[in-house]
Amino acid sequence: MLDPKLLRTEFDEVAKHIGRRGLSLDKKRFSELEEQRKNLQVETEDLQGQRNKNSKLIGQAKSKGEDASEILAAMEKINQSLKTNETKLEVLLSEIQTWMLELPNLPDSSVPDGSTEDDNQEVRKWGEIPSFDFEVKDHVDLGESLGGLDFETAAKITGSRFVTMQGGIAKLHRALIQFMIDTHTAEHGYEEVYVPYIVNAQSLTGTGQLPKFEEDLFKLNHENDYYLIPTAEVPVTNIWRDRIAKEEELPIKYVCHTPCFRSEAGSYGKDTRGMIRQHQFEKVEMVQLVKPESSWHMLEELVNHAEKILQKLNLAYRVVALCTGDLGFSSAKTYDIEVWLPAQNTYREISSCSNFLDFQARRLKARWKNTATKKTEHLHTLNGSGLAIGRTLVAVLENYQDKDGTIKIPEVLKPYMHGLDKITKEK
RNA sequence: GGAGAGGUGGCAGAGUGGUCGAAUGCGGUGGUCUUGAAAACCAUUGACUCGUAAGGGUCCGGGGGUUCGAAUCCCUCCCUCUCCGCCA
Repeated sequence: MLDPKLLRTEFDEVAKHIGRRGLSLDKKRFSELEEQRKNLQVETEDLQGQRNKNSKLIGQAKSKGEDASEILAAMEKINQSLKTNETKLEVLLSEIQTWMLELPNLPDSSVPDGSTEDDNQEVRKWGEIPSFDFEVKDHVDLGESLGGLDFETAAKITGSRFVTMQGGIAKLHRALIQFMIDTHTAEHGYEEVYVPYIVNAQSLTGTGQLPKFEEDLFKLNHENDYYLIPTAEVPVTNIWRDRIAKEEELPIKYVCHTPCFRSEAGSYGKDTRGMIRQHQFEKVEMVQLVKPESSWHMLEELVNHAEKILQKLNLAYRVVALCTGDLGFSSAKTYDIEVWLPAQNTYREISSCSNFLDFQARRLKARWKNTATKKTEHLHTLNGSGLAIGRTLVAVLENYQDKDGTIKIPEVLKPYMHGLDKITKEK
């Protein structure tokens, strides 16, 4: 959520920044609502003040045994207007609140303008694009012929956009998770956390998935408003909802592996083949809650942490800065990391690292006590995939394939593979 | 699933239908004392919100109700704990 004060005092400036996302703000409507709100609020609070005073007077009078009927008569009037005022104010506040919750974050000035992913800006490249002296197979062909990936069986068990894995590939998949968590905890200073995979609507509102993007989520048929998590970001960031951090606790850096569930509504034609776009996938997520002054620096670090995984796996990648049109709802700036996929002969997104500034923190009421100012202030939140496991598996399969369709195990994963250094056909 | 108990400030823990944003203790902060520290003593210490300010308003698990007035009474939901059952 944007700072309401900023909206009140610098509306045009806010509108200009939001305009870069291709949205226009209705200034007239907002100032009307605000005007009404202000008057109504002042009036209501004044009435409440009168009520409080009179109630005390009544109490005093009664304890002395005096007659209070005059004050009681006055109270009747006050309470009548108070009731109508309070009702009006409540309606107005919820209208303003709804409007505020659907406003996206302001893009940082360093975010390139643009409308589609074609306008994203390449920041850097790393690694050698591998060359093969045979015709490369994609991960579907490789996985299916090795007997380790099975989309049909998953479709039978559930439906489309799911997969089952077996044997060496299943082990490799799990190895990737362990390797990433170990790297981030041992080398990058993250604390490992475990969280629920089902969350309530409040948590999703906190990180910004609700109220606008409900169709992207799997909602449970349960009496409470429960949803499957679309990313670990939701439960992990919400650890700090309604909490105030001490300064010495900062920065807070969590790493967490969870499955992610996405309905992928509106992407029916896209990436229907293979593991690129599934309803269920694993992800290792890095989440940070930091002092405002450090968040831009921390974003750069966060990207580096994600990159480190690809470097250790020796997978070629590039980092791009998302343009205003591609930027997520809650994000002020996002870097995507795209890994090289030989079979597609292109880079594909494997990580997304964002600085949300205080946008999520304001929704979450995630705050810290600033010892210098002695004030309670909003934290800044960041997160990034480190990395998406399914897509990393795809990248390893395709980049580490041999002519005979077997897969070499990357050096850094060998400790996790219990002696296996090559994936061959399952029996 | 059955039976019971309870949710109060950073924590622990009082609380009455009225002057209670709330005793007390711990913790935190500042100070006195001390070479320094501890102890002791004194003071101070919740969050949110409107307002330039003065000064208001809101918050005792969430929501609703009764009342002139609710932390206190009623309803409802959520959560926690104990016992039983079941289970991983």
